[in-house]
Amino acid sequence: MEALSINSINAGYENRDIELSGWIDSIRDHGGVMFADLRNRSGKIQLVFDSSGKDSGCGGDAAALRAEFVVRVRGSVARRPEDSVNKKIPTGEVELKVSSFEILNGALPLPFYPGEKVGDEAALKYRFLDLRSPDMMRNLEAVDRLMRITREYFSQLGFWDVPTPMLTKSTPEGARDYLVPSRTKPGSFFALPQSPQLFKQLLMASGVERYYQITRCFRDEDLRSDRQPEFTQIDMEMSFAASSDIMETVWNLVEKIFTAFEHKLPPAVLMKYEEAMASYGSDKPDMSLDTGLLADITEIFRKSEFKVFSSSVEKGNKIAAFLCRGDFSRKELDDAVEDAKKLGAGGLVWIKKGGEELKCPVAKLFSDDEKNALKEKFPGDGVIFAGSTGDSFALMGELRKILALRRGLKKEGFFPVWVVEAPLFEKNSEGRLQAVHHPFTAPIGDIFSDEAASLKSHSYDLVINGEEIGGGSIRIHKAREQIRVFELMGISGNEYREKFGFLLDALSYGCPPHGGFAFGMERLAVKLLGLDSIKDVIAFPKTQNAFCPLTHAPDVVSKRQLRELGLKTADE
RNA sequence: GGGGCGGUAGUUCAGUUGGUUAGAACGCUGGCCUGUCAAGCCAGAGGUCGCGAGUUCGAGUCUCGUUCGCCCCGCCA
Repeated sequence: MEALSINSINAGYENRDIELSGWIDSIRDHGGVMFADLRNRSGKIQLVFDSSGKDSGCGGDAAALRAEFVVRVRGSVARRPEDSVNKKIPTGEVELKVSSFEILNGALPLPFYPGEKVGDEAALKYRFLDLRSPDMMRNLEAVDRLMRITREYFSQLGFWDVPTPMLTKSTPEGARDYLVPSRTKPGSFFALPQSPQLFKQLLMASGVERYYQITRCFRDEDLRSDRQPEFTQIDMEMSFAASSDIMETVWNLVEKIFTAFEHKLPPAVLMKYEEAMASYGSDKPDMSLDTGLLADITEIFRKSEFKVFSSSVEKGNKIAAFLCRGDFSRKELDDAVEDAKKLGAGGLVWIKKGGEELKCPVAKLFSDDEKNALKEKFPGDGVIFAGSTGDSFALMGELRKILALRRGLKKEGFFPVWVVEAPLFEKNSEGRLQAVHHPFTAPIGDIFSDEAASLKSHSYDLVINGEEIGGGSIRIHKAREQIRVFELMGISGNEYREKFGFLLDALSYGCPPHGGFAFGMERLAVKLLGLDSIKDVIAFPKTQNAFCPLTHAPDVVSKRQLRELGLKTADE
């Protein structure tokens, strides 16, 4: 049977007899005549039930209909009287004169009606009702479209969709794993994958050459509006490819997707990690903020009379500053100081700059040289904000973002940037080397040299408006280099053989050079749709406590289930 | 682990300085109604004020604890 799209019904269908199925959306009963809307995912059309017997005899039965009843209706399409055309809906020029209908299922009065404004608690408990709203339908359709475009794209380029295990091995570092106890090996656990990273590298060693997958990943960490415990990754890996090959492949897909969603996407800026940190205080620079970049003014104040700066510099701190254009009231300046303190700064220095004038409460402590250097560093008028405590660049970068947003300096549109060549390692709080991306990222330069700890990496992250859409790298494909990285990170031979032995084996028996990329699918969808929360593009998301109010998962299980798994709960 | 905001009718919310019987809108139920489309008009039903303790003659309101939801920091290679 032909499935008729409701929104495609127009005056051209006049006098045609059609049959439609869907939900009763809203009822307007005038006694003699009753109107209702029929809604399904393809749109909404007005139904007319006439009890006068002029059109049919079913008008009386229609009084039994209630909102959200599921019905099949038959009737003829009629043009509406001129003065009752509804411009708010695509089918507003026509209506369906119902000649007969059947109730496929009734519905109790609902906790809320599709499209009604409702809190998360109720919305998630009755998610199937929430999803009925046109907005949520649109979001689900968008995700489907996004995934279909992706599949078609990779498929055409000869990438194979190779599913990888959901039950796999826990790996050290990274996020906390979701664990699944084994029945056949009591006391042992699978982990759900945080990503298919290692398996896709194994597929390269297998000779698959071009792999992609749209797959679930699991990370047991605290939630945010852009983070769910399970999320979807668009994952790809290529053999014999350089960074530029992968970036190009990824970029072409991104362009295709943005175009399909009717968005303009300017070419991506290419930026080294170092520059991102120096100018934005972040590895996720937000290029949509129309305000001054960070500058290092440490040298200007190294020997200053202004002790707040000079003594901080003496302790090894850097002074980061930026100019925000526009006038700031005293209140706005005080607020900015408060913001800086909330971010963890000891304080914040502001200097009003208008023409040749520099005004601030401590201006008299600045020497002429210092003032001139500042004027040179920050051309234009506005307010210079400077901070010297803690990680001053990260902190001032964050403040820059806050002020720019508050003052409406965010530009419309999308501003993509490739952030490349992140350091291979950083020192963690214990002073040990830790991978900035992941330990399988290929270094730029000689990993066996004395400078190994400060090497950069063949990495590339795609950032749009300050949000990481995805990231990737060229991988290490030689076992001895991989071992060297583990050793630099202080992982013992026993440990890396136990945890990553299979990877080292794969790299030892003829693994081609390879690299890849992974997108956060939901984050991308949120961007494309202009939404705020990743929950809006996931059909059945979890609350911030990683709980599902709909199914009540996670939940306790029977003693018997636990016994079979060789498990006891802590309170037993 | 920490910070912030919130939980009152099915839903979204109001509720004063602690004081009589806790309100509104929408929804729901019944009635009226032949052109509405957020239909309208009339009538009605509907509340463990998240939960537990405390202060008080008296707690939706104050205190403590707890739980749930949202946002953020930590965390998320």
